[in-house]
Amino acid sequence: MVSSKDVAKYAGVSQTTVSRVLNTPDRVKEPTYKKVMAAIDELNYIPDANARSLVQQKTDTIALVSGPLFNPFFVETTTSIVNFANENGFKVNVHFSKNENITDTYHSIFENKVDGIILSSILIEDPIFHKLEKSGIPFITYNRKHESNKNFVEMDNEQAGFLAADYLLSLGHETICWVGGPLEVSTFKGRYDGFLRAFQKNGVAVEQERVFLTDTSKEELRKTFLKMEQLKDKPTAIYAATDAIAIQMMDFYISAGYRVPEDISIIGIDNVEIGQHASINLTTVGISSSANLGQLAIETLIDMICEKNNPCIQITKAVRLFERKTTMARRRV
Amino acid sequence: MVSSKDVAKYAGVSQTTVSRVLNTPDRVKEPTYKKVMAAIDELNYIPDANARSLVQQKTDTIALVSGPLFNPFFVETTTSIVNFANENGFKVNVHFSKNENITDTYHSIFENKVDGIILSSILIEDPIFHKLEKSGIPFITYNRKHESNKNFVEMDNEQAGFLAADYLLSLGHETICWVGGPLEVSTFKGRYDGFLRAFQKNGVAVEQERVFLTDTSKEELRKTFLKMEQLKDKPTAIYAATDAIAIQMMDFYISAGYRVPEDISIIGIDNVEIGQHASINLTTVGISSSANLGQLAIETLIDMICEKNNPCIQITKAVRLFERKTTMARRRV
DNA sequence: CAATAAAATGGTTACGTAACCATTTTGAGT
DNA sequence: ACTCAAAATGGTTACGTAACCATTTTATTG
Repeated sequence: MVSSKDVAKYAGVSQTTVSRVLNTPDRVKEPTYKKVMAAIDELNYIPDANARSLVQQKTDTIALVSGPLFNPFFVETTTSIVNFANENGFKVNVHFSKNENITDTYHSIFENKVDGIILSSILIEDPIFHKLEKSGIPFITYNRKHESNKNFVEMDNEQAGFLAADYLLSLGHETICWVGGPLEVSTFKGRYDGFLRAFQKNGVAVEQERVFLTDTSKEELRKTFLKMEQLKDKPTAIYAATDAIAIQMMDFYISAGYRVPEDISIIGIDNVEIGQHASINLTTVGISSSANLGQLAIETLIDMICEKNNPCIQITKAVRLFERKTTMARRRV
Repeated sequence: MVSSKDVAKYAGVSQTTVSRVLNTPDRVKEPTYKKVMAAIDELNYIPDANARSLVQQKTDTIALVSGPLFNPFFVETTTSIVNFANENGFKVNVHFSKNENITDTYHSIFENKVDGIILSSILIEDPIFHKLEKSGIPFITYNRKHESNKNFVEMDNEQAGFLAADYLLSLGHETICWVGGPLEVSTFKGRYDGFLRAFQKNGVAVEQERVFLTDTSKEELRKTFLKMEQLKDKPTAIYAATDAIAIQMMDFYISAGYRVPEDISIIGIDNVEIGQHASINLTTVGISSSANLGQLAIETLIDMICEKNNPCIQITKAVRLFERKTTMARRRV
């Protein structure tokens, strides 16, 4: 590989001067500059970012640990995060969190001495949080938060859960199934708590047999759908804890011959882009403003990296209902 | 930062031995191993991958230059690429190609001395291709290819275009609008050529006023929709060059009160996952097998990196029609 | 127990860069 | 022409690791 030393020799200057030509061209005479640039061109020299990282003790790299892209929510956040980071001179090492590889993932991230970490996959009691704090690397979680209540960007999940459930109840639905994810995740816990609050407020009892905790995979959702079909009292409305779940459940119901919303109402949470498609028109709860949690998180993280101070970030965005076409008043038979 | 030297001092061994404990533990005595591991634990030592890269002259990093995720096709490829690379010990630097930043993107990639590059964004006559060849870094393009006909993984775009157009014609449609992307892109060029061939075969003339070249953005597609509405002969069928375009056009049509397929037939190409959703049910053309172009490309690229030989990869997958619910025979008025 | 091979460990170096300090050159003011 | 500050350039070093070769220790064999 051609190095700055080779360029220096070729141009008849010192390696230091080559470095200066590239980094502080103002501090170099015009003819020297031209000589060196000519040599760089001639030799096809490209500086080595890794070597630079070593001496500068920064990598200009951010690690992203995102939820899977089959959830459209993460499509939008990943886009925002990668683009904004790149525009600000950061490379992004992307990882999609799966339980199997989580140790390897963090191992790789720590070895890379990234300048910052942005992650969605954190559990309420996740031990990795303390490792992150101990590492001293600026980090932020988005969409989910840790029990320590530090460094997160989220929507008001409890309120979102409440709004969604309250809306279904207000439409006259009583046989409502909750389809969500693991309650070890703050997002699902919050949305579930809001669901409970709405039922309590409306004086309706929550039947545990209508609460379905899944890993949000298509396979488990299919099993959930089949289980719901076996209930004595089939639901008249589905409260999906995320739009991704809602959209998947819609697919199962429509494929099975149901009409949405005439035969079954479905509501989600997140207000993802695809839910606004005219063929889907998913009623949902989402952030009131047009803010994107990923965008907020990456902006905050880059601030933390540049300012070198790590304030405690706690951002919870307000939510509202987006009434669309997958819900309607319960039909009295 | 705590280095292997610190660990060595703490454990009373040489830095070389610390390195051996981590990389070739078999070549170290049991008590030494324990001593060193204890020191590593005590000091929270984590090796620096950048320093390792410097001396090993490899980064275990792959650069991905993907099309934007608002195209579901790239959602699927990005998932496959990132996951497969990570599973095989590679980090992935992700970039989403936009015209503004393309120079910076490649600058960053080359500075990082990545072990391989996988990219979708290449034009037929793209000068970057020669830079890539000159760099000596293994690389592969997926979904698109360069005129030099080297190192690509694609579907048979010409045949896909033919099948889609031929199908619409066979349904009796004559007023067909083509909505595609720039013909400097092999994918669109191929699909357009297939479209022409189908028209020729069926003895139908192609009206240039019904050919719409866009940048595939939502904004331009909206303008295209409005233009189509102004045509004297409104189309009875839309041939979208990608599923992403088809799904977007569906949204416009349905929002405007059209029924699909009764009022307008729509066909796409790519066979993306979301197109199979019961609410969308997009008729499309896609790869016959269940292969994923991104997966194929990343497997090939990692092979190239590991084998250190750069054979000329030319993979074109066969395609077939997926008949679903967005197309129907033309209604005679 | 000596000879000797094998195993274990250590010392030094290079990787490519920017920081740092030292030296030379330039130009302004007298 | 002479002084002296400023500008330009050079030399050396550190960053943290693995490769490489050298040395010491251990085990094996006659």
